[in-house]
Amino acid sequence: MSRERTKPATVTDVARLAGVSPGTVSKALNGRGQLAAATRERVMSAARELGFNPNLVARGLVSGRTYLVGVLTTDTIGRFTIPLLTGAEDVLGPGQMSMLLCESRGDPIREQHYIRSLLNRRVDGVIVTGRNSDVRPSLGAEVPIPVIYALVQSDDPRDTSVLHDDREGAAVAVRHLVETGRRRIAHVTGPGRHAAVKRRLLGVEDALRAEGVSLIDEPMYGEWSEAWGREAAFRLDRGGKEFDGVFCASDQIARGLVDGLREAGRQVPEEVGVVGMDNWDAMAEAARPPLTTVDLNLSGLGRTAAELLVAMINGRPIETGHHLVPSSLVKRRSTELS
Amino acid sequence: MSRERTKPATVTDVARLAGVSPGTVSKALNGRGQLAAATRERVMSAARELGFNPNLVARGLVSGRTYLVGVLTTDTIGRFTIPLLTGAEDVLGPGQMSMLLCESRGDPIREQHYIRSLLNRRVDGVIVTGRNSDVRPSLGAEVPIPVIYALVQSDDPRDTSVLHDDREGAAVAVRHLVETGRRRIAHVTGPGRHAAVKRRLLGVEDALRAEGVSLIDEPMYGEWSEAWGREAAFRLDRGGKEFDGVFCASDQIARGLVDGLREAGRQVPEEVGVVGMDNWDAMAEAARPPLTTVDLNLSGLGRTAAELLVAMINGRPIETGHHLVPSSLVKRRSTELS
DNA sequence: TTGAAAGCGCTAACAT
DNA sequence: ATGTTAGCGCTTTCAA
Repeated sequence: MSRERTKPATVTDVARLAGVSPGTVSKALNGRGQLAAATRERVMSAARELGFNPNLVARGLVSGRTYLVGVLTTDTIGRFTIPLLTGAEDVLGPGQMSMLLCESRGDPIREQHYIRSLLNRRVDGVIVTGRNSDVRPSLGAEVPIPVIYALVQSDDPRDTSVLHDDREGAAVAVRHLVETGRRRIAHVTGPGRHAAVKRRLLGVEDALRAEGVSLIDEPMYGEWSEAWGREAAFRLDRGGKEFDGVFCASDQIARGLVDGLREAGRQVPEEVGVVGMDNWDAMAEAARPPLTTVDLNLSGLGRTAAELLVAMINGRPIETGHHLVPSSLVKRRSTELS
Repeated sequence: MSRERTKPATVTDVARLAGVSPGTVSKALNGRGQLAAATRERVMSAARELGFNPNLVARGLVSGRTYLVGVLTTDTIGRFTIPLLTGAEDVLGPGQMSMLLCESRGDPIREQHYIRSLLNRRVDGVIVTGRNSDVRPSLGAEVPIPVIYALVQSDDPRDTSVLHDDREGAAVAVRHLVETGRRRIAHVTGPGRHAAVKRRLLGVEDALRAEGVSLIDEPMYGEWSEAWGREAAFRLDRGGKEFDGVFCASDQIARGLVDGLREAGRQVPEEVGVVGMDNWDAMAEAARPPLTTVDLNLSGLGRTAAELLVAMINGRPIETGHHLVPSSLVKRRSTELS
């Protein structure tokens, strides 16, 4: 019979065994106060013997800190949220902080419930996230604890939002096309109303302007789907305009596009270079040829968000407004110089 | 200035305002004990006026219940874990229970840390999950609170594991091929060492035996990738054996397979019916033709796991061992009768 | 250097 | 029907 199986040991138990008072145990275990080395050692070994572990609920009650952070997703946990969570955990984990998951599924009522629940649990802070990077209403003064918006941005400039850099990411993609010798470039993108689509277009224009060229045509707006990518390939093929490079605003579009181009008899990358965006491995690697693409670095985004949150929780001042996390280019065969 | 902005109100504050004792406030708010309707009302309105919300940390300390469940994933949160979490949340949310996320990433040290942390936080129970459904070591007596294994199975029969039904799912797929007139069926699957691969093969054999036919050849083992699906299509095409139906053990394989068959000039579904598995929408819907596939019902799996956990937490007896969650067939064009 | 005592916010048993 | 008291497990003054 191991003794861990019964009710967990408390500071009082440890105190009794070590022949000291509970207060002394607390000091010894937390390295606070002035204690004789011998006493400290005696307490430590008593704690070890009893398999003592502090009750974090009790500690939270007295300290007012729970080492919990709420993660509130505006919609559902998705493909984009996962690396973000992983990145956040990399930062929070070593500090013994845990994440409380709340999927509001786009329902404001549910969101309110979750916020109340998180507040009642006395979480130390909240990360608000979601699928797309459009602006969302601030949680505002209803939530009097540190809040960081990640991947989504708050409409209140006094809040802090961490965002991927759509504009620079798109610029990097286009610059790469230019560097691999492409001059007649098309842009196939998602629905025009998305903020990300607008920002990516700005990046495309930045890069082209710097190179002294321009898009061969208007940006081609459509769905975030492979089907749209194939359709776009068809239109480009039949469009009568020469083109030797295409930047697609997602890997799904890019994959559809390379399929369409191949079927139209256009060689990628020999005749046309293609760059996607997202670095969604299942898409980018399975495409033929595999896609050069922009990695939005969402795990870095999660890390940054968590770091900022921890800073706020610890009372360190941080910059409000937008923090942009740099993207990077992942080179694969779809732009390779042969 | 709204009064919510200051330190949150406590039962004592409410008691003072209502002119009663803290104990009475507790009873009024929780509907316990015998109270005069008038008093109850007075307390309620005082609570409302102060914007009172109970401190769940304090409540947790006294009641010993935290309404928290830990979710321990062996690897990283992935495509399979997401619907599972969503399903679990559907069950836990209404009961005011929250999920604490712990990604151990397959690192036993990290897992130990998380387990300690969850225990120290006094979570009410734990859901253990992971990417694949192979057997994993039980958390055992180290974790003296309710534990449910979901998607992964514990090696200890005294534990409770909730699993998708690979065998029946595969059987459903093959029956559907037979029902759409296919008799010469091939099976393209993943690495032979995976438990899921073995179980799926059993299901294939179940279904074929019932129909009095057998596989045209040995199961074709390979990677869980589109590239393997394409390769398998090539081999089938050149293999010299007639075939008119293929069951692939994943949608990625199935997608590669239909691509390969199309390029080999074999019509899907007219000449060959193809069924995949997973119902991964980005794959199944983008394939040409879109894939008929088996939905493993992972959100149902998450729900079941959460329901069982809640039952255990509430002291209701549940069956240990394996609980199988039924799969279902999602019909798309790859098996359509023309 | 250590112990005693109070208190975090809530609930439950026992008085009244 | 309501109030009083004690206590959950820990930390933190303050006294000794």
